[in-house]
Amino acid sequence: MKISTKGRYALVIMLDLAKEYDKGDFLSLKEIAEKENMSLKYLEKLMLILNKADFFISSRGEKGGYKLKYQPKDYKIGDILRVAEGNIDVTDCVSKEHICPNSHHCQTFSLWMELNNVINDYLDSKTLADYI
Amino acid sequence: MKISTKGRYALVIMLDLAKEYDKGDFLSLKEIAEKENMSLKYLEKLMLILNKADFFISSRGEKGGYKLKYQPKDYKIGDILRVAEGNIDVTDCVSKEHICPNSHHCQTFSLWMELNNVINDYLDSKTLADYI
DNA sequence: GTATTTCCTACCAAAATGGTAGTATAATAA
DNA sequence: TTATTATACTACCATTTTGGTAGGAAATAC
Repeated sequence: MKISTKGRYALVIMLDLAKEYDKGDFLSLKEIAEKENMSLKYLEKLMLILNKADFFISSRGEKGGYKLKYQPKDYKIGDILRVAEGNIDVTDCVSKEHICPNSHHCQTFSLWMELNNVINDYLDSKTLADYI
Repeated sequence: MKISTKGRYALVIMLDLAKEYDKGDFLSLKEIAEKENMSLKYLEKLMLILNKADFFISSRGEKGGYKLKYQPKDYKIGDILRVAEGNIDVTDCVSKEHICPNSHHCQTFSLWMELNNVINDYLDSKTLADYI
């Protein structure tokens, strides 16, 4: 049930960018890595994933970096984690059909489904703006 | 964020035993393994963990097996998962002090703490009796 | 005493995780 | 135009976790 480093780092990065949103400047990974004590190389790789999700505007070269494309309130925590972690479902059976041959008479399915909803509803009720 | 096989199997086993509770008979792992299509050897190892938690009465030999020590309503789903999985906290920082040097000025801590509470409150609000 | 079943330890292969290295490409400052 | 800086992308790699097997010892029913 752990949130992995990917998800945890993603949220920290997004919050750092959210704090810069009003200024409008680009924030470089180097700055984030130093401030947050993270590996720059690992951040680069994580950013590749996040950047595919239309989260940022990016610019290379000096004074380059990233900034949020939309307002902090437009980023649901759930969306960020789903992108960073790939998916955050508690079991495969709640999202993928036919993954379990037992699913039609499984007594635990409803529990996982409900738990998954509880988690996702909570995470989708919060945005970056709530944690700035 | 996945519940591992340990946790999923544990719940299935506990529900099978819960269904037998009124009868009072022992249910063997062999029977459970066959019914649920699980590896007997893996179940034995999992049972070692669960048995440490005062969940069962067990008996060796023919007609032996396991039965629940208490009524199904006395087993919270959260307790079962915590025993099976070791712990189900979404991050280490929510339960272990000083695991993160940043914790005192971390902007994501409250999110993980709240998420952890949402999950544990839900799982502790349900018992085996709800899924028989 | 034999079959059965729990109890316990030691292994093991595959996958996931967290991280590094190197290179190409784009933007800026000089 | 050239040097510098920062993103974009691919390929590796070591460690840990996960899911599972093997083999015995001890207890119980018949």
